[in-house]
Order: sequence, then C-alpha cells, then structure tokens
Amino acid sequence: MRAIPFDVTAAGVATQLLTERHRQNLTGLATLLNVPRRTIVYREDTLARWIFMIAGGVVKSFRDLPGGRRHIACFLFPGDVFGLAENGQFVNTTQTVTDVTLYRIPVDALKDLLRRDPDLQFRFLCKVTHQLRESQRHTICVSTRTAAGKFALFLKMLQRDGQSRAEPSVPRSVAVPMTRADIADYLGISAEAVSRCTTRLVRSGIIAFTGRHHVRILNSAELERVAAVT
Amino acid sequence: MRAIPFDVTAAGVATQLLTERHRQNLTGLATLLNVPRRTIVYREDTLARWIFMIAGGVVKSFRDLPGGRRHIACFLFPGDVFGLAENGQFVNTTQTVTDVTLYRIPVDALKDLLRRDPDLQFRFLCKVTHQLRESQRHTICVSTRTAAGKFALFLKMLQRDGQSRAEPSVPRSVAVPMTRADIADYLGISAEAVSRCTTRLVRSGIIAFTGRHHVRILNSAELERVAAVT
DNA sequence: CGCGACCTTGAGCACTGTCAACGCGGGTGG
DNA sequence: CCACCCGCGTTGACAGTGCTCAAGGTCGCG
Repeated sequence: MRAIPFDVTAAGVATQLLTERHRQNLTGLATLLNVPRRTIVYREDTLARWIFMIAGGVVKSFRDLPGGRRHIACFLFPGDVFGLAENGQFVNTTQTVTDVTLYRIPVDALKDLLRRDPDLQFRFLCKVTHQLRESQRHTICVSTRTAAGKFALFLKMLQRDGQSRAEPSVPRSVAVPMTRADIADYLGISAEAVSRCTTRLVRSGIIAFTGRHHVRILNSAELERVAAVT
Repeated sequence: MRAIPFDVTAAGVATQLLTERHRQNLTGLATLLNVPRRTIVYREDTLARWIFMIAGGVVKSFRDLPGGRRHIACFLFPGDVFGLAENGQFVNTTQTVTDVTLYRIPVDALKDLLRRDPDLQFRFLCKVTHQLRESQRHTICVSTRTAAGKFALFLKMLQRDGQSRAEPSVPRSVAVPMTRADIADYLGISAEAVSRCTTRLVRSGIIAFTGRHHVRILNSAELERVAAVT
C-alpha cells in the first residue's frame, strides 16, 4: 500500500474505456485473444513480457500461499488492465473465470508509447490509482470480523462495479460470476463459511438467489447494517 | 484491487528518491512543513487540494468504519507519496506517528507538471504501482487466519521496508514505530490479540523486544513457519 | 438421463473478541 | 530531583465465531 496521489474522477472517469485516439494507438500494439473459461493466462514468477486488457469476460488474479491456502487478489472485469510484475516477473497467477476476450500488449512497446504520450500515460496513472483504492476496499472487506459482514461488503462491491460498467441489469440484481470457493479465497474464509452466511442472509430475507450466479438484494438497509457490525 | 501494469524494478527503483532534475521541478512547487507527532495532516472527505511527500518520519492513513472499528490502510515512510482522493476529496484521514517533515504540493500544479514531463510521470506511475503491490501484501497479511501469522507477516514487511530504505540498522533488528493499537487496527485484530501473540513469539524464542519499538528477529525460519500456517 | 462438480449442512474444536483489572514507564510539575 | 499520573501494554476468563472433517444434496452439462 502506501501513497495514492491522483483523483480519478477529477481527471475524467478512469473506469471508462480510453478515447478513440488512445484506442487506436494501443490496438496498433495489441493482439486480440479469445480464451475459454478456466484457462491460465500466465503463472506467477514467470517472465512478464505482456500487459493484458479485458475486452469481455471475468478473470481472477491469485497466489497460492505457503500453507496451502489460495489468496485471490482481485477479480478483473471488462476495461481492467492486468499483468502486475516485480523484478520482471508476474506477481500473481491469472485465470479466466468465464470465456474471455482480451488484448495482449508487449510491455516494452507500451512503455515507449507512454513516454511519448503523456495524456495516455495519465489515463494509466488514474487507472492504477483506481485499482489501489479498490485494493484498499478489499482489505477492509477481509478485515471485517464476521463472515456475513465480509460477504455483505463483497456484494456491495460487485454491485458498484456492475453499475459503473453500466451492465444491462435488473435493478438490485447483482451478477456473481465466480464460484463459492473463489469468493471464499477472496474473502479469506472457508467455502463452508460462505455457504452458511449466504444461507442466513437468504433466510433473513435480506437477499435472494435467482440461480447460483445472480443475487437480488431485497433489503439494502439491513445488508448495510450487517456489513457495519463491529 | 484490479489491474497492475508496471514493473517498478524494470523501470528503475521506484522506492528511490527522484532524480535531481525531478526534485528541482517538484521543489519549485512544494512547501516544506514540519509536523509534530500525533497531528492530523488532513481528514477524510475534505477537499483534496494537495499531494504530500514524506521527507522524514512516519505517517498513518486510516478510516473509521461504521461500527466503531478503525481501519489503518497503510503506514507511510520517507519517500512515500500520499493524498489519495476520489471525487476531489480525500479518501482517508492521515496522522503523523512520529515527528514528520513533508513536502506539500498543489495537485493542480503537479498535474500540469506531469503532463509536461512524461519521465517524471512515469516515476509516479511506478510508485503507485509499487503501492498497489504493497496493498496486496497487506491484504494477505489481514487474511491470514491466526494473529501470530498476521503479526509475523507484518514484521517481515517492516523488515523489507526498512532495509529497502537502507536505514542505519542492526542486522535482524526491525523498527516498529507505531503503537500496539495501531498494529491491531492495521491487522484487523484487537490490541489484546497483538499483545498475546507477541508474548507467545517472545516466549518461543522467535523474537525479542529491545524497547517497545524495536524487535530483534532471533529465529527467522521459525517466524516464516508461523506466517505460513494455513 | 446420468454423472460430476459445486454447494449445503452438521458436529466438535481452536481461536479471537470482549470486558475487566493490573503493570509499567516516561513525562510533567512541584 | 523526586513523585505522581496517565497513556500504553499485558494478562485472565468467558462467550462467540469460524475452521475442519464428513456426509448429503443439487444444479448443469454432456
């Protein structure tokens, strides 16, 4: 964590796609890929020669910890950029959650382009800053004491994300494309704990499932209250 | 969380201070401030007109959650930049932990400078990327199941940080400038839990305290093992 | 329609949160 | 220079929550 200098909103909406000129500059460098679900995009600690940008679908970024647990750092949605590296190697492993289409951009060429195009670089700066804020929200999620509280905050995040991407959606209906196990690894709890707390929230009439990957929020105020428990 | 495009190391060491030319450009804009310990630098949800950079001392960035808990997002050290904003307002509250000297830079002027100086902007991009990685490490810390595991990872982070800043230090001695309560709020546990697990680590001969704010790591391998518990 | 992956539910145990009391130590004022 | 005092840290007891292991149930894809 650490510093966090730029206000995305003041600089234009970072979650929006780039301008047409920027798109053209980038697509000159990029390769478009179609990737089936459950596919590893890259593995941690391998040579990081590319940056990726999602055109459609959902990706998860994770790391297996000593001790056997798997920690999911983030879920990535259309418009998101990924390919975090350190010492020239990827930090996390990334895998598709759904079928995905993505742009693959050579990192060296992108670096040159950014140095020549300060405006485009500023977009990237805002994007990373935005992701830093998201990361801090994730940490708050995980640091919540109860499983129900974590899940409630997670739902709120998915809801915010969904509507910021202006997805075609039923009001108060939230898409949850990942499995219970993925949610568990993201929240730092067991899959059983996820099951138990969703069951309790359903029985309390706060949420309802319409299929395994769609939640409807029935009582937003109460959900907020669950999330706010010490 | 989300995307994470740039490899700090490949682009030059981001944790290092800026080059002399960059420093001169920046200090033209900056005001140097001396701030006593325990001072609020700015409060969350207030107008974000400045970015700050630490010349010396330690700062904490936190947010009080509904429910009464306080979540510390990060500790900031010399060379770190802070002032994260969203919609033109600061996201967190920041307070000095020790006596601090820092640079205060008007955000508008900085934005202009960055657009005119792509090289300097790239430094900032790397810095934010670095902080994103740190934030992910923080999340792993917090998601660890046991208090001892969280504390062990926290210590490792402080150690890495300390030596990356090339602090004058005794080998295996780690400076812990913050209080137990601050550590608790950072790790998402109670202050009592921090006390209990440090006591256990001391009794196990894994660490030793030389004063309240200095730890010596006696058995690094065992500390690693504690951190790796499921 | 059937198989397999995913999800749910249950019982026992370990750990942390909470509340409360005590100990320690540095700073301040007499 | 000394004694007090208050912030900070430690320790103990009890209740609550999640983890683990195990078994049963359900959805969706081939």
